[in-house]
Amino acid sequence: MLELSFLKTNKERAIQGLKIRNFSDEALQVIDRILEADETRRNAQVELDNNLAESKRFASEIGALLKLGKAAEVEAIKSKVASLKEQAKDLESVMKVASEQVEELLLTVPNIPHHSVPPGKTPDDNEVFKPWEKPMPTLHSGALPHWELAKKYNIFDLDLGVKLTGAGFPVFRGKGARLERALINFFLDEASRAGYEEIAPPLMVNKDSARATGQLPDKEGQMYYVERDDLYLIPTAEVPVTNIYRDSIVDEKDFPIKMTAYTQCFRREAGSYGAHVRGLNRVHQFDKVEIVQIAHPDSSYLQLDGMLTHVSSLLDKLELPYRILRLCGGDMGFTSALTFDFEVWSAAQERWLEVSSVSNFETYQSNRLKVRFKDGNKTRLAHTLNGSALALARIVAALLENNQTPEGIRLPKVLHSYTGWEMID
RNA sequence: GGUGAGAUGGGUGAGUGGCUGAAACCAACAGUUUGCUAAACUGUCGUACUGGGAAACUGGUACCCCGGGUUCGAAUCCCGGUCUCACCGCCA
Repeated sequence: MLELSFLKTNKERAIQGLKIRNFSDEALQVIDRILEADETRRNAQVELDNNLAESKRFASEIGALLKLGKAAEVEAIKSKVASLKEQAKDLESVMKVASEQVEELLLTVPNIPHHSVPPGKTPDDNEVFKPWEKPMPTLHSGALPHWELAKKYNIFDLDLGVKLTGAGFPVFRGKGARLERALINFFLDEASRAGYEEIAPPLMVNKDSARATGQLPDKEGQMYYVERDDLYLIPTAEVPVTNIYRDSIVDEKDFPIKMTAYTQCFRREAGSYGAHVRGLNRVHQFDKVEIVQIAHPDSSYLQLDGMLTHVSSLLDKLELPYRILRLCGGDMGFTSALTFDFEVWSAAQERWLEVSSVSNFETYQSNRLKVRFKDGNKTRLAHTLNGSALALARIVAALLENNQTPEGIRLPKVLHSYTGWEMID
């Protein structure tokens, strides 16, 4: 959620930013409506505060009079208070309606893009920030997509998942399961080495947490919900990990706070099936190692660079061809100010697969989370950032496809000590 | 799941209707003293919204787990909920 104070003082910048997100002139009117509702709220609050202050004065006057035994004078004051209370009730409801309206409207406004975000409407308009400049892998004839390789080498089984659970729940087995575990350990080790504290969070969260990181209300349909206990299965570790610092004022000396977590992620992903989502390309349950940072506003973009470097180094070590995209205004997530996507080349499918999305949310998330720090005697919102490092399913898909040979699948050197073997055959 | 106790500021903990946004102590921060550290002393020391002010600062309101209620007045009384602790039951 945007800071109201930002809209008040930087209305022009907000409008320019929303234009990058392809807001029409009509849609932009939401800004004025927010400011109007806020003014109504403030006026009501000032009046209400004065009203309450007066009631309080009368109340203590009554106390003093009773002590002096002047009960007769009390009754007159009581009736004054009663009429104040009547007015207060009205003011309270005006204020409540207005502040709900502000909140409601504010929730419909996405984050203001960073000035480097390119204009554009679709993924085709994304900027290739760092292309892949080395040669692409070439496959032998008869190379297979990963879902065929999975069958051939018994790596994972989606049909079995259907039997146990339903579509989109892969069952990894044998060397596939081991590869999964190897990647998790590799990613966590690398993140620890880069200074991220390892967290093992709950896989279910309550409404407060889901709201604070922005999954509620707009992405409710994406999450699995356990009605009986009023809990949501996490769609990403970002939710529990970022919420660790919800409602807190952190010491400026602790910036940047860097955390990493491996979790399974659960996504309902309603309504998208077809050729592009075969195999592991899109599943309801997948493994992911996430990196999260809470940073000082002055250095959050420096930290974002650091996260890009970290993710790049993972892909370098895995010897996978990848490129980095700077997302355009139309493709960027609702809550993000700047997002870089990492895409890995999937040689058999001959397409780029998104394996990581690294974003700076600036204060958009922390405004909900209330993660703050002291800047002199002012309390300010911190910046939050996160990124995948990395999402496993698609990495597995690319590793399988790109490294297949007639003899079997050769894994990159860096994984050998984690798997205990070099080939899937 | 059952029974009992409890929830107050960063921590411990006082407070059972007005003088309490909240004692005291500890921690933290700033200063004085000291050759340095420590000790001692002095001061500061919650959050949100909001009025005034360029700012330093200052006025108001709300918040003592959450939501209702009683009352002129609630941290304090009443109702509902959540959570924590202890014991029992069950259990990886």
